[in-house]
Amino acid sequence: MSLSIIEESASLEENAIQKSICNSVDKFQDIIFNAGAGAGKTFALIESLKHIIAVHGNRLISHNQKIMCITYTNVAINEIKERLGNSGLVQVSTIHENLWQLIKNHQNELVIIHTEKLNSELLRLKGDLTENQEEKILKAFTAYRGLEKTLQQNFTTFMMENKPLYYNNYNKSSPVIKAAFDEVLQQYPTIFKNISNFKKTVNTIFKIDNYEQCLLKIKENDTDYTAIKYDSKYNSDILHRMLISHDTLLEYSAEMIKRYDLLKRIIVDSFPFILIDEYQDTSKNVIEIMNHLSSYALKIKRKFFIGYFGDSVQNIYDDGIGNALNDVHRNLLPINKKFNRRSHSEVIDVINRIRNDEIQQESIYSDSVGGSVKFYRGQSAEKIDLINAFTNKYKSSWNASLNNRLHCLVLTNKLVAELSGFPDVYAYFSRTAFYKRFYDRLNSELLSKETSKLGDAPNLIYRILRFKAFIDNPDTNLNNIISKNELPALSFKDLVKIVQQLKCLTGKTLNEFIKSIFIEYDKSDNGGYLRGLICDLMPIETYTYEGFVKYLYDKLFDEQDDTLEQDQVILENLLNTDINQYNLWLDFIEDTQRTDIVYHTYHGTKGLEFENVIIIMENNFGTMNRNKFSSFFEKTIHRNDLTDKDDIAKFSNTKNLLYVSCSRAIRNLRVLYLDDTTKFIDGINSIFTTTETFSLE
DNA sequence: ACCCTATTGATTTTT
DNA sequence: TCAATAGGGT
Repeated sequence: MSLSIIEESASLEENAIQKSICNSVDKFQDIIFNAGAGAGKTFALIESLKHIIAVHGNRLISHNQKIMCITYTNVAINEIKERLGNSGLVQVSTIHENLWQLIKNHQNELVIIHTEKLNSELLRLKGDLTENQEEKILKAFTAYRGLEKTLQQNFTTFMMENKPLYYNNYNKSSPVIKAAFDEVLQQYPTIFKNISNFKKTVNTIFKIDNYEQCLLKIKENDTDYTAIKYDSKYNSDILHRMLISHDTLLEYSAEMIKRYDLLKRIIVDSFPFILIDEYQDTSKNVIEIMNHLSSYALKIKRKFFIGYFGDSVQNIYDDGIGNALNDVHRNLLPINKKFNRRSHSEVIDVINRIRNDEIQQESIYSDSVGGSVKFYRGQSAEKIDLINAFTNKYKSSWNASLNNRLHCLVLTNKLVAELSGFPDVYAYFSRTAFYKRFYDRLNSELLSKETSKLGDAPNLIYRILRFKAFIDNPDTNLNNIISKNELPALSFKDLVKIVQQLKCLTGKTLNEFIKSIFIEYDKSDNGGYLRGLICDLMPIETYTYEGFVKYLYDKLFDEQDDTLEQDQVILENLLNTDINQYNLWLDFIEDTQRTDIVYHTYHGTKGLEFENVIIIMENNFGTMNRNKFSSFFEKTIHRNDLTDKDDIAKFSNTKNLLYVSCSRAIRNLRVLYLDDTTKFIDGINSIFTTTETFSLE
């Protein structure tokens, strides 16, 4: 058994690192704790929290103060709370939740900042629309700018008066929109030449009006416009309805804290210790907030500690501060941890070469040898076949089983869906009008592992499948289906009838299953138990098959009076997809796959670890990020010579993603590269030492 | 043969 | 939302 022996010297050294963190805490010296993948970073954070509680706890209690622990995700909150145990002294929350709690009670000041934001946005929008700037981005407004001042005014007035007409036709094809505005078409031929430019122009005109109206309402002290609202469920601001989202919340908070000393004082006095988990993912605004607090505490001579815990190389999202932290928050004492508690030394060697910086890890275990890393090159027109052949090869040679799974990392969710066995579910959802229009919501609303984030249509199907899984499972207790209150009230005869009815709910496709539900629904008497079950299951208007289809249609397609034929076809395909695909989809979102091979996106594995990892790699990351990996390997040998800012940013972004994915492996790591590697084989070898070929034969 | 517009299909993730 | 491509017009 490897990874089991820790020499005393290593143990002492690890303790010494923890001690230096605790010493800094006691001296109120702000720190940045850098630890690579698998170093036990969260462990260090928890130990530090425990230290603060033990040493400073009594003083905190007597001053009615708390420790603030900020994380990036709600999942991380739960993990920390669980590992720390109950402590009233530590407030664990996400930065957004935390800042909102702090600023939401100061609405007068918030509205002032909001007003300023609206004014500056107005200035920008008006500039875009009217000033003759020759920037390429503003090309959409050239037609409008070309109009006479009075014509501009007339056009604006006309559009304002015809808002319903505009929005009713918004998603229709270009000829339909042109026909709808036939009346004005002659007057403004230039503006109708290009429909997407027309839409951009009109949207901007409406936005300007919305903002102006909003400013007016604020000035008039309209009761609906006296407070800012923050909604974490939505991804974008609706400024004119006083509604802000994530980024703007951080922006406003930073401004509030910068501006109002009293707010700084409240925070510094209530939270003398602030610990930030995964600092590389927090945005610049947050670091600026911390920096303001820190200088203010110094100014008013308060004891105040900020500790950043993270790893700049694991920053894989663009808005994270990454290694720019030291530029914003200066005079942080760096504390590095070089031990790795996760992987075998063969894996550690590779991830060290990927990051190639001052954090060169070594295993804390003296028996760390025993893993293996190999890089394969393989090309085939049949990508999926090649990937399956490769994973199957290792499935047998590593004796993969439910207890010893093989985890396969690919770049896109589409490929995850295809390899996981539900390609059609993904494909048909992506073709619906709704998810074409809100393309960025497809992955989160269809593949989210948090069911509260599922979209309306996926959620309805999810509930039905969950219900089906209960029925199909021979171990299911009736209690799981029938609520405990009602079970005793049912006679034995009733129960037998219900069980018989439930057994009739089957189908080879989703469609057949749904139909069987409504057949039994109709058979069931009005007050019958099954009816109640089905009504609880579906939030639809009429409990018929047609009612169900209508619900899906309304959620997945544009709500138009005329149903389009192609939409019908997509919906039919969606419903006629094999129920097994849906079962595999259910397993995926519930993370209960009953397969030896489990597929993930690279990004989705952050924070996880697996014994056996296979990474599928290619030149491109989709079509919009071409040559991501090929150019990384081309540049890696000369990485220190890079000068262009964009080149450096691109390089580190890929480096970080590669680091995060390779560092998931505990024992075995394989990479399969699906494109020609001749041009950058030296780069690959500089990290993986050698390569081998893999082909279908 | 070229230019412009309309339509189509697409990276990842969190708050 | 945005880039790539298909398609129409000159």
